Amino acid sequence: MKITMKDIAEEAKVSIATVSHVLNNKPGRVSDAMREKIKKIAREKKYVTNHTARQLATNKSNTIGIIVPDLENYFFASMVSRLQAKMRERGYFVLVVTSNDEIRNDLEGIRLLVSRGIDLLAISVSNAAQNHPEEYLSMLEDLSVPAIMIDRIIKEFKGSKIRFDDFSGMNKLTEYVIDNHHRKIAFLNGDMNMARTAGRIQGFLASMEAHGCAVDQKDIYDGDYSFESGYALFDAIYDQHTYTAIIAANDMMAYGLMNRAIERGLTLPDDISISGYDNVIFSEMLNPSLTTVNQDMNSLMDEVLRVIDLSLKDPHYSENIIIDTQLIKRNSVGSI
Amino acid sequence: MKITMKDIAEEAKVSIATVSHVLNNKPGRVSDAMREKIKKIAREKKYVTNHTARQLATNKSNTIGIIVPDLENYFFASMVSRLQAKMRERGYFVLVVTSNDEIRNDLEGIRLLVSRGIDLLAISVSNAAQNHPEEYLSMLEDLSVPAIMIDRIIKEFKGSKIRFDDFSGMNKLTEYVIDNHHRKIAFLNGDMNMARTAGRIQGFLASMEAHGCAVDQKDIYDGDYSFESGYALFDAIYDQHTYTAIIAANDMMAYGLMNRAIERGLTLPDDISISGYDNVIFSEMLNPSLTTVNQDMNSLMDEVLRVIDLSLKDPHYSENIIIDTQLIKRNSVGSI
DNA sequence: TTGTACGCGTTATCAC
DNA sequence: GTGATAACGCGTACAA
Repeated sequence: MKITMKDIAEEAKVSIATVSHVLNNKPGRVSDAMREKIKKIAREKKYVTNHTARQLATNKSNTIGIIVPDLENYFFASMVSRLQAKMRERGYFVLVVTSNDEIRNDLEGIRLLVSRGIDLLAISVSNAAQNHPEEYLSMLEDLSVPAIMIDRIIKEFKGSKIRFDDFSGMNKLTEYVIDNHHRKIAFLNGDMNMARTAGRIQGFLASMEAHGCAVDQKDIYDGDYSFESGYALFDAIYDQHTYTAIIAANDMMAYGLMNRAIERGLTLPDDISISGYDNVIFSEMLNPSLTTVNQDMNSLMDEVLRVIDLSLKDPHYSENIIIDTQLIKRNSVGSI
Repeated sequence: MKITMKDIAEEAKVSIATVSHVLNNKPGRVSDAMREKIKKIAREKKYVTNHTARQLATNKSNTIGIIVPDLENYFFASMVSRLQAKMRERGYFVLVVTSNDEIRNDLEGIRLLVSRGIDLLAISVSNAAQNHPEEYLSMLEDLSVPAIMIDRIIKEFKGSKIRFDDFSGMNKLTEYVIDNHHRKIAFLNGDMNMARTAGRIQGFLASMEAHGCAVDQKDIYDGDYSFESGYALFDAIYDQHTYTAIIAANDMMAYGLMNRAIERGLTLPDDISISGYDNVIFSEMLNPSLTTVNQDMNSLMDEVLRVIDLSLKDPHYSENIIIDTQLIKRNSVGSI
């Protein structure tokens, strides 16, 4: 049986109002003796406040919702994890919904969260979202709570957007590879349907062009961000015997490339240089360790929390933030 | 402004009761014409049910809560992710709390979830919990909802418990190594404060003894499950020049061992065999690929869901389940 | 076929 | 200092 304020009020022979005041630590009003008595009873009976009822009465949930494509993805798991820890410090609870990268689930998730009464919605949209922004925008617009987009955004969205700078990240990585005297470089591209692919390849192309390195259509290989696609494409790339380096659009494909290279008995980076993007935790543990681009989760969270705090105060607050990345020089890219 | 049933009732010129009936798809009562009219208005006004109010009225939340130590840990992220997907199919929402492996947060999490009104609590307790079971047990006992423990359990807990069989997993792995004619085997142990460490080392010792392989105290090396501890201890182990194999209590430490071995120019598994435990996703991608033990998440989830379904029906249902593991033979363990 | 009225647990306003 | 009581939005038994 659940203990309510009513039970405590009866036991203490006071009104519910008084119990409420005491349990919420409101100053004044009640005598110290009564305060103690009520608190004692609450403790003994193991009273726990019914958040649902409070929410109904106050129309305030002290809860924010977040929708991410996939918790099995370390990036999002880490994001959610930190967000929850930080928001807890602020007295907020975080509701998490995973969309499995399906628009349908994004939209259902929004409904689900809103129906539960959140004070703010954060979302990393599904990859396909950018192709169908209308639904999102109309849905988010007449939401009664502020919304922000993190990492995976929709350009047209008018609320706050926070993301990493793919263009400059890949740009400076490419620059670094070129600085190591590589001229013939293959680019292993990711899935072009994914939100963040375009920025990366453009960063690569811009850097190559800036340094007068020719890039032909056939120097771009189409992977899908998976280990397998890197593994499968290595032979095709390497056996051209024209490249001295391969830049992969993410670490997983770079692993695939390296794995096949080592399997073929090649020496890295002497026979060929390979780089990745994301700085996955294992990248440091490989032999050779992987040169890649890091996206600092702390920087992201700092901005996210700043924007959340502001949005909670002013629901119409809006800001577009692009976060810088760091080039991580390790041993998989060599100088020639 | 939020749309409520009242708004719809006014617009349709009927009572709130009628609107409620229609929106909850209750059979009979209302005329088809009125049904359509009400649904249309709800759609136009973008009505979304106030779950908070419903919960207060029905005392049913269609929500379960889960507490895990850490979402950045793939195992738990995967667990939560699948649980959420499966429970969604059942019309349930999953509230997630991370404890950061601190008892304090476990207990606070329980309070937090209960105050929000969950129909069931699932928890993977903090590692230190087994040392202080009293608090948990008293807290969970007079909880008004059923509770189950997953993976990280407290032995004394009387509700349902579901976990993997560490003993038999490590036992058969050791057996396999011995079958490959290894006799002098070093064991790289994990943190003994962690819930699942004991079972693993016991499985190793039992198998060694069963095959008449001597194990001395100094053949057990104390790691802490981290890559670094494996990396740091490799030299100490290898330079004994007595071992032909090292069994690590998890994959991360095995990575550390392998990394240092390769750095020293050794050939695996010719110079020394190494095995892990957990079958982390990257274990397949290493050179050589890592022989390890897999804990099938699908099997775990099947059992978890079965128990949840039963517990939701009968709050006093209780079962103690131990799930089998699979030996994954790859290339890091060689025959001698 | 539809409406009335009450309860869910809490907060907040006002009265005493 | 303390108590009554009206919201909050919804579900439901009982009337009509």
